[in-house]
Amino acid sequence: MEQPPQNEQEEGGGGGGKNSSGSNSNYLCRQTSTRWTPTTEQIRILKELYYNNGVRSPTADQIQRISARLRQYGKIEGKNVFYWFQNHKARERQKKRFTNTTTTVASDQIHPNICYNKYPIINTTTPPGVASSTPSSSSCSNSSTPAMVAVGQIMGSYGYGSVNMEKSFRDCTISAGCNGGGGTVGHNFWVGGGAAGGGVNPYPQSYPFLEYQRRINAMEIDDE
Amino acid sequence: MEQPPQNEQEEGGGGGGKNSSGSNSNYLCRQTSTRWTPTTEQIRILKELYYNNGVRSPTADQIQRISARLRQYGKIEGKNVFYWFQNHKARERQKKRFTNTTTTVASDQIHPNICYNKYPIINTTTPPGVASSTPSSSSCSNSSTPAMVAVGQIMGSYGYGSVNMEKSFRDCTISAGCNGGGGTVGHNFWVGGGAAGGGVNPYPQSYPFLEYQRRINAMEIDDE
DNA sequence: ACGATATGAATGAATG
DNA sequence: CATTCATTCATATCGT
Repeated sequence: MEQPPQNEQEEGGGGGGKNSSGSNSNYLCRQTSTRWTPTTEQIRILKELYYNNGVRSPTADQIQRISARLRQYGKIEGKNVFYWFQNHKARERQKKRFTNTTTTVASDQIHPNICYNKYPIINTTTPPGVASSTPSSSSCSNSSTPAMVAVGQIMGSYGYGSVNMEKSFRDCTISAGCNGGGGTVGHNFWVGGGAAGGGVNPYPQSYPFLEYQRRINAMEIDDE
Repeated sequence: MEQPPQNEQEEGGGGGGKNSSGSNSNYLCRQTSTRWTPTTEQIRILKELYYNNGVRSPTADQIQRISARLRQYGKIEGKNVFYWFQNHKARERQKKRFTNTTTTVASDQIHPNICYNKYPIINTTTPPGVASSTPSSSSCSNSSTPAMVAVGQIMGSYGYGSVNMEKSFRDCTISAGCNGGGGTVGHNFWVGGGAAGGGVNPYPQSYPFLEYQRRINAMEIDDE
């Protein structure tokens, strides 16, 4: 999996000053350690939320709380949390695509997503005091998988270390040209740009914005 | 996507020089960019419109003109302009959401008060046309900058600047301070994260947050 | 030191 | 307008 982040940066209650961030002791006026370097505690919590609770895309409200909570362990901002979830989700998905690619095709979904849900939040006979409201995110449907990973504290021991993982692999091929009037590749309203090769716009309009586009236009804007 | 991802972008009439897209450096054999990579000039103009003129959601005809104008500096389509404004606006608001939503519902909409200042990031000198060797500047590979573009032209010529000036005339005081010819055009949303180095807990906290992860799902209703 | 990988950050493009 | 996905850039970190 990812390499276990072993060094602790500023953490502990109340956080600390600037993160030392290792790198170079001396930080010039350059980019003061630009990016956020999560502490192990922060990561642990984030992962718990992600895997244990199925939090995938926390709402703004949740992000605030999460970041507020995590701030105890080090400097953190809302955007960090936001990005973390975004990235984590994206990468997980990305990796997964490579692991079981090539197949797909007919069978829609062979394996359910890895969704480590120790407790199916959404169910479980409604624990006392908590209304079983459906989580807003709920990207993972699975719920009663016995093969749960003992996340929780254990995970904190070695950071992360579960789930399978593939090396990042980029393909330089693909680019199945979807052009020239083949199948519908989706919606491409904005075709008329002109600069591009295809100058035909099959769709008169499909977007609120385009409704206006067809009008006015008093002076012809030179196009390409 | 649709249009043939030509690597070369046609010049729109002698205005600017070769548009060496900011991102450049096709990391890989990525000949199919598919997505619009705004040039520094384009970004600059867009920001100019956004901040200095309060353009937030340009109308279709405006979009057409803007894109037509920007085409001088590189390939661009109407949708790019449209999306740009949409995104820029959305992210600006999003940033605000993450930093203070505090369900307390009080005064959060009053003064956006955008404060573009984060770390002592460089950006001080802003020599004309010279990128200040900032490690993070990625959009500045232009060695032969065309020249200072007369941004004002756009509005003056077409005179749509005042049209929607009325619309949003709130926080357009700041001038984005985009350096004139390159360098980081990035804007720092997400600023007021607070706790940066302070280690103070700005929020009264005590949410039913991590105590029981599942709680987070009930936050919606449960709230604080 | 480098190169590879992991991952934070940014943003274009879409969708609801 | 809000949210989300995908792709890419930038950089911290680790391995050799």
